[in-house]
Amino acid sequence: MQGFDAAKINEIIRKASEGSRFYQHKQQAQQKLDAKIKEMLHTAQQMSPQLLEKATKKMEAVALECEAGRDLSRTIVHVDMDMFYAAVEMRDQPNLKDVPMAVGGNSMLSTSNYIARKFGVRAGMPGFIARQLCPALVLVPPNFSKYKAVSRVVEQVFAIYDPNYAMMSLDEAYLDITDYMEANADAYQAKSEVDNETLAEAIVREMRLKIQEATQLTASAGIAANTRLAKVCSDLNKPNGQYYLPSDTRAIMDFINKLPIRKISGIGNVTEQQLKALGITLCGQIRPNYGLLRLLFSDCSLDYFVRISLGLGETDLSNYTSGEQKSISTETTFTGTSCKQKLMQMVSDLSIELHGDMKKKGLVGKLVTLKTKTVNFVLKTRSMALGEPTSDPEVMGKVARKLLIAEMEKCPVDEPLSLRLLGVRMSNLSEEASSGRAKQTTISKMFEKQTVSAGRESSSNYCLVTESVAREVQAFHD
DNA sequence: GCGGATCAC
DNA sequence: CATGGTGATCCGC
Repeated sequence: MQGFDAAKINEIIRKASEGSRFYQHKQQAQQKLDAKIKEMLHTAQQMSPQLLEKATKKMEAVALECEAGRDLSRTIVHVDMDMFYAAVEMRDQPNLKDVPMAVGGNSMLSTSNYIARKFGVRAGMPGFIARQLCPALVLVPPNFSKYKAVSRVVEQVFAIYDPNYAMMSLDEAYLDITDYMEANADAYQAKSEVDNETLAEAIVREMRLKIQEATQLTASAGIAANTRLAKVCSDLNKPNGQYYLPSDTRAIMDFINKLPIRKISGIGNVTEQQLKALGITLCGQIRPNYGLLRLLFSDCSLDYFVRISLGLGETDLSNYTSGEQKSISTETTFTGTSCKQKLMQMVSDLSIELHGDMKKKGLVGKLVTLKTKTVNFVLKTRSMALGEPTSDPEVMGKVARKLLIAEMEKCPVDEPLSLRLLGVRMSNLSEEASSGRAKQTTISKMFEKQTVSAGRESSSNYCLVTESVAREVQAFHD
């Protein structure tokens, strides 16, 4: 089996990227971050021991309070389908099973199979670089309606174990199986004793098997006292595995203390670098640095860091499912252009598309935001509030165009605004006014589910079908 | 409140 | 030749 070591992979990626505007922008961003970190370290150096001690005490007080609220009573499961999109395609096209393949396009991969990963082909990587890493790579365009349909099947399995499961995306969910465990303990008694497993482990193993029977796809799972820990655990025995972290404080602290901070959801590349500069790479190194952190980060971050350092996390899944949508947007990337006519036309088209999405969800909004990305990858947003909420494509388009013109006029004539991305977003959302319209929205929603689960191919097709049929149904009601 | 930054998927 | 789209949240000003 052919494959590359990390050094070789990085070399190929560097050669393919080097010199591109994307790479240049990325390096600029990194320099900015380096400067910010340097400044942070400078601040840290000037802290007096007294100040540090005081800050440490305050943080310890917060930690004490958090510790008092520790809830070990729930059993939370994080389930994650293995290389989901790629797995679906491999299932449906057996010739893809033993070749390196990825789902995505020339500009971006959503996921790759394990053969492709040996060559360094990863999610988030552009297709043209992936091909350089692995010339034999088979690229499969994504088929989201199919993935949605598969996801619905998986959801039905989730519902058995927790009717209030929280889907986080098409291939990921949290479940609280505490009630199921209590209600079904007896049924699993023999099974879990034979395999020397806890009740939770036996239940989750069975759930993963049910998913596999229903979809021919494998899933991995993490079992722990809260969502933060469960999420980390689901990654540990991937693919087709599970990891159980017992719900006692000692076990949790042993686990968290040696865990790299980057494994925590919410700690990304930037935060990792910042913390690394402070000598923090493991979660266990957060608490000894409480004072330092308190003097460098905001209150909000501090609370977050304290909870991570104690292995605390969310235990109430309704916090994931109850929220209302806060913004809705459409954006598109294209080959860079400074042609004003083209750019203006695209903004109008985006507004129409956005209107369609808002209509489907019965949403209206008050704040229009235009998003731009220059050919040098510099992002900007400009927004303007409306007098009253709307989803009217003309109104949204007019305001968005106005914002675009203002940006174009800021540029000197000899250096016109040259863009590679445009986006329109609506926020300050509310529900579309009721009366006859709301009814139609509801009916559209009902029909959407049926259409999608029937596996309709093109989303634009489905859109047309949905709306025309919804109108008929509405006419019938009238 | 706005715009930039960060993050997840 | 060439690096996505959607939504959320936090921070500084």
